[in-house]
This record gives sequence, C-alpha cells and structure tokens, in this order.
Amino acid sequence: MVDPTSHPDNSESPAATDKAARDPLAILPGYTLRRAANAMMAELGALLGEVELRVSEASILLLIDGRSTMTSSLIGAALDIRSANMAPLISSLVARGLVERVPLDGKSMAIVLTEPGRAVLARVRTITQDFEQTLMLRIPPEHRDHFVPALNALWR
Amino acid sequence: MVDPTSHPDNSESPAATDKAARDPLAILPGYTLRRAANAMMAELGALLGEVELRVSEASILLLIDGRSTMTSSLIGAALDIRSANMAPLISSLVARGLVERVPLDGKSMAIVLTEPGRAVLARVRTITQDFEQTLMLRIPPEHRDHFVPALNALWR
DNA sequence: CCTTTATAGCTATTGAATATAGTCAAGTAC
DNA sequence: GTACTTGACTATATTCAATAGCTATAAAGG
Repeated sequence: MVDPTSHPDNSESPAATDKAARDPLAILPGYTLRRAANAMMAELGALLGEVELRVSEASILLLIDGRSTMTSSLIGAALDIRSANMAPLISSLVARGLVERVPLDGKSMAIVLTEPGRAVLARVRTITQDFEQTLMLRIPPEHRDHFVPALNALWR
Repeated sequence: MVDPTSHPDNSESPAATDKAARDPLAILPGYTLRRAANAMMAELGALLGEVELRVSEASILLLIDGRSTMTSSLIGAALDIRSANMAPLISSLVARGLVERVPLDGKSMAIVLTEPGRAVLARVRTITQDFEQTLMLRIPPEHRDHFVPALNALWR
C-alpha cells in the first residue's frame, strides 16, 4: 500500500531541503517581511479602531496636519495611493467632518483638517506613538537602531 | 474668511510637526514597514510572474518540498492562510499539475509535489534566492545582519 | 456500541484595498 | 486659437483574505 512516509528520495540539494525543514519561513526574508508587516498593520488597525479610522485614513490626517496646500494628488503621491482611490477616501473623511476641501485655484482642492479633525488627530498621534514605541521595544536593543535604516534602504 | 494660506498656527508640538514636515512618512516605522513590504512583494511578484506563480503559491511549493505528510491545514498554519482560502489555492496548483492530493487517512490529504512541480520549484528557488540576495545587498552592510532578527522579533 | 465533540477539507459569500478606464473642466504650450 | 496636460472625480473590475456554514471522518465518553 501507500506508505506516505516513504517518499523522501528527492534528489535535490539536501542542504536546501534541510534548511527548509528546520524553518521553512526563513527561506524568504522577503516573505518574513510581509508577514511582519501584515501582523503589524493588523495590530495598528485594531488600535485605530478606537477612532474608527483605517491606517490609510490616519496617515492622511497625520500628513496634512499643519499644512494648507496639500491636494489629494500630493497626498496620493506621498502615500502611494492612486488619485482614483483618493477621491472616495477623502469624501469619507469629509462626510465625517474631519477634513474639508478648500479651493486653491480653479481646479485644485486643498485638503485641510477641521476642528473635529484636529481633535481626532490628537488621539491618533497618541495611538500611533504608543504603537511605534511598543514596536521598537520588541526589537532586542542591539538590533533596534538598525531597523528603520535597513527598512528604508530596501525601497527608497 | 478662510484664507487657506494663513492656517499654520496650530498650537501643537512644533517639533513633531516639523519632523512630519520634513519626512511625513518617517513618523511611522510601522507604516514604513508596510510600504517596504508592499514594494518588496510587488517586486517578488513580478519576478515570480516568470513561472506564473503568486508569492503564496511559491511559498507553498517551497514549504512542501521533500515532505510527504503536509496537509493543507498544516500548510495554512505555517503560512497563516485560513483553510477556506487554502482550498482554492491548492486546487489551482493541482489543476496546473504542480502538486497532487494524496490521501493520508480517511479525512486528511497530503499535498505533495509532482514531477512538473519539482521542476517549477527549481526555478522558484533560483528566483527567490536571487531576490533575497539583492534584497540584502540593498541594506548597508552595518545594518544587514540586524535586519532579519529585528523583523522576527516583531511578531513571532 | 452509540452519542458527542473536534478536526479536515471544502463551498459560497462578503468586504476591503487597489487597479483600470474614462469623464470633465481647468491650466499650459505652441 | 488648437493641442496637450493635469487635477479631481465616477464607475467598474480584480484581487485577497475573512466569515459562515456544510459534510464526513476521527476521537472520546458514556
């Protein structure tokens, strides 16, 4: 009959297979990167649930704070969000009274915080700073200072 | 009334606003993590386009190589994919002849590589190893060895 | 045994995030 | 002026992962 355990004769590099056997996820640092990012974003998302904002919405608030000439295309360029996707995002923030559209010229609209928007942003700042801190504290001290520089080197 | 340019008196920490002004994305390491992960996965995804596999499909092949008792639930546990999402994933790999389902007992199915699957996997290994290498080379040497350990500390 | 509970695999459906295509008006260049 | 570009937007499509629920098998307890 079929003994499922009698299958191991695969004549490939035993070293690679061995490595995979011990920690299959370690094969791909890039994959580990994705897993870590997903886990972190899920966590931050849960924290931001308190103010009912998604991560991208919170980043928009953080980004436009103190500025009066950020258009949706500028925000999109900074956060890597297509203009087609910016529109509904901003509309939802406008509908909730957190930001408003202020005409800059005939065709450009500045996205600026409203008073309620500033209040929510204050809470967002607390949440994200706490999160960032616990994030860094999870990293052993000897690796800590290398983390963000390494991350930035990857894609900038 | 509202002159959009006369808006900069926001009586918050000028330091924080300043930091945000210079590089708004650097505010959130967690956000930078997400951006980096997205960029990396897009890149790897493009490379894997050569063998018409998504990142998750390629990881499955890498994971089951040399094993004859990996069930879809085990794979899902290792890669953090729900069993509901494993089903269509595996089905597609089966349909393409890369893996096959082998009954282990009445209700468990081992997912094992076929001969063509092994051939594709060899190519996948080359691609991912190349990718992994260029990834690490982008990180300045002094940060390099700290990257993966820091990443793993975040979520394991 | 036979009933209960847990496990494995699966289907169908949903929701969120993002991408594509195209509209329209306002600005820019020649 | 005509032609081209840019900013904001609508509508739609694709992709991915999450939820709920089903069925059959296996394991555990009486």
